[in-house]
Amino acid sequence: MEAREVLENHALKTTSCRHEVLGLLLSTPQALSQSEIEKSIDPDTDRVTVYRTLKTFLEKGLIHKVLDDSGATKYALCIDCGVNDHNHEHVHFKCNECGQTSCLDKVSIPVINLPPGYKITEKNILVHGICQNCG
Amino acid sequence: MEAREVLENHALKTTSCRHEVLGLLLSTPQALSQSEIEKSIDPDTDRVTVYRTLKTFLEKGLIHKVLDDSGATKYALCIDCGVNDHNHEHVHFKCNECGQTSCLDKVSIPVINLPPGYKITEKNILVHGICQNCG
DNA sequence: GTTTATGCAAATTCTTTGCAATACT
DNA sequence: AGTATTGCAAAGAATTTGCATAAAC
Repeated sequence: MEAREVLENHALKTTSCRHEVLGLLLSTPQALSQSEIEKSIDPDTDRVTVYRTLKTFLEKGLIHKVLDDSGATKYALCIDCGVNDHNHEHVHFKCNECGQTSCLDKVSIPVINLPPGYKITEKNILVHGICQNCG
Repeated sequence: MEAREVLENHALKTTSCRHEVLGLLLSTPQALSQSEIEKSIDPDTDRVTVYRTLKTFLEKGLIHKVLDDSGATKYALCIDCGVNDHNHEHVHFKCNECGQTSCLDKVSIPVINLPPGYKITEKNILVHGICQNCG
């Protein structure tokens, strides 16, 4: 999938910042923080524009937030999400060695039984450990 | 359990800020953000001191971070944690209505099967939905 | 009496906002 | 051409650091 194509599908104008950020996320298997993104794109790009780009992508459902144990926010592509049909219920894995966070789309989300009176709308699972590369 | 007692157990001097913050966490069933903590203690307390207090509590294992969907960090007491024996593997629940985050200590952590090559050291589960009070 | 924590000031860093200029379709 | 996005400047928060004073044990 090309960045330009994804942008068109979401009715977003193709600008260089959007193209670069989206292209980066498309080609990176891990979730990236804003600062990591900034380091990997044209250094002349305004930091504010990156903020707004990520915000737009979140709103339009192109990407989702991935939480880090430290509280840092990273971003990753929504793979299976339609515009109004979000599905972020996959497991996120953070490696203690290399620090990289990835979405394990193929790992099924377990059933969680809460006490009576609770209603679940979303489950967010972050697993820590050692990844395949570092193990 | 008294705040003073907990501080002594962890070899921490009893200062008013520590006493207040810890007392607040002891008496609150929900996880609290730094700003929520600041609003509930003596308003003369320096914000920097609260930062340092929370940092110390984290390092000494009195409290742990609880992540929010939005990426905000909250703090909650470590119930079952020894100094070198941490156990944060409980489910965290955030209510979409009241916004409160609580630790569901009694909900068992499900087994998660990762692909070969991954080693798990910790599981962090955040569930969103409607809590008992709001449901 | 020593050691440690606090309070203040200030430096950094992060994030948001307003507005004119620019780029996109 | 018309609308949306960018870049810049600057405001506003959040967080960290250094150091002298004050408090705890």
